[in-house]
Amino acid sequence: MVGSCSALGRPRCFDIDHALEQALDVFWRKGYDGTSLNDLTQAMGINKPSLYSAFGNKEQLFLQAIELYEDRHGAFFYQSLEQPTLLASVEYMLEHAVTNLSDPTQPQGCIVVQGALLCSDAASSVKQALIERRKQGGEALKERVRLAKAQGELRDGVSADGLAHYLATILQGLTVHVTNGVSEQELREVAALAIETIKRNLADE
Amino acid sequence: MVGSCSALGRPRCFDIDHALEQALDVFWRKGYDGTSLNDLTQAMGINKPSLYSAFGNKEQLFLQAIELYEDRHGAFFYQSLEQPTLLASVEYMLEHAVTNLSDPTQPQGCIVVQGALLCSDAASSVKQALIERRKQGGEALKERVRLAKAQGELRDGVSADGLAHYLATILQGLTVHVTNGVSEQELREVAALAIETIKRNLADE
DNA sequence: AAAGTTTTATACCGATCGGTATAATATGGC
DNA sequence: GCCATATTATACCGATCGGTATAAAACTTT
Repeated sequence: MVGSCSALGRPRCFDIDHALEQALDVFWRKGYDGTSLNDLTQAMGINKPSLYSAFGNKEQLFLQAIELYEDRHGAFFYQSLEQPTLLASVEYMLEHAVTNLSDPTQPQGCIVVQGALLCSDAASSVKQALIERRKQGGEALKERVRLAKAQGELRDGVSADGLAHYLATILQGLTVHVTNGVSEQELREVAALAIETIKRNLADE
Repeated sequence: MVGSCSALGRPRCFDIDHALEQALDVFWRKGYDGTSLNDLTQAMGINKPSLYSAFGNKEQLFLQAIELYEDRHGAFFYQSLEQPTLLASVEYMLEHAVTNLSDPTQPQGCIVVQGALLCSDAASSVKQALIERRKQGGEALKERVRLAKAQGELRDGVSADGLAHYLATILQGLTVHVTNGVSEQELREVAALAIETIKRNLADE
């Protein structure tokens, strides 16, 4: 049984959570197609049968790594949506996005965006899974802006969905732009211009 | 001799430009790591020795495909920089970017952004080459905005480099966002908001 | 201590990877 | 026709791909 935790039998010699962290790190740096099983087993400090017994296969391991990523590095996004106003949400979102993207201890960019943007036929289901995650985030963002619209935060005639698409584009753009060697301060200038744009479309400005 | 076009010897049976177009199409859809030599030879309608004799190897073929891409599909970017005003440049740039990205006859997105965003160690030099292309485009954009600044088009206190980074982020964001199944009209709304942002930072508004 | 269970390490699987040696084939020059 | 040259098609190279069979090792239960 995969993932079993019975007390019987020889005990597992490695920490499954730590191994998953290492797998995430490799996938995050090399992408799905660019990561080999040797890359994974070496980074995780285990051998292939242990990997398959604990995580299923390469694709399932990747999807579990993505879950870990969203819990640990993507949580700020959904937290931002819970801020009381749209402006507070956007400021929170962009502040944390820029800080995360500029963290020198992490691989550059967002793995949900970059992990399988283009890929082999064999990886197309993984690519589709990441697209679904991005669409899900985009929908949550739309809901947040629609709420602001319903609460009268937006100027008349402003499209809530348009603003949501704009913000998604900025976020995804930042994730690519940081890979060009752009500094945290330069990312912050971009974020400030995006916040300006939001402010310009608020009702009370 | 690679790429020779002597009249001697057996004549080449395929059109080298057409073969390169097919190679670009495959790399554009699958990325560098995701594309195999079998994918390439099949799409190009030639066999491996012909590919190696005409194009060098996989990496050199990719770089030649990128050149073709920039000439054919990226030309609008450098053309936009030659428009008389910054506003005209940005309008031209975003109009053509959205139109290109929404073309259903082309693979989605920009291969310079997506072709090797994350990759295996073996592909790292290709990844670096694409980063250099993006930085080069970013520098040209900076120069354009600095020119506008020098010509008094921008409001006092506005950072030309900040605006350039902002525009680069929008362009790169659009390229990712279209892969989420977003419509041309939705992309146009994003472009309109970005143009608003530029207008807001012009001197005469 | 013996039996039952699970993980370990090793060695291996067929398939595919990027790349090439070999030899047949098709041309121009003589 | 014959030679030199260049491209063709085929078959092959060692290495690596994702994945697994096998059996030794380490534990709990009885």
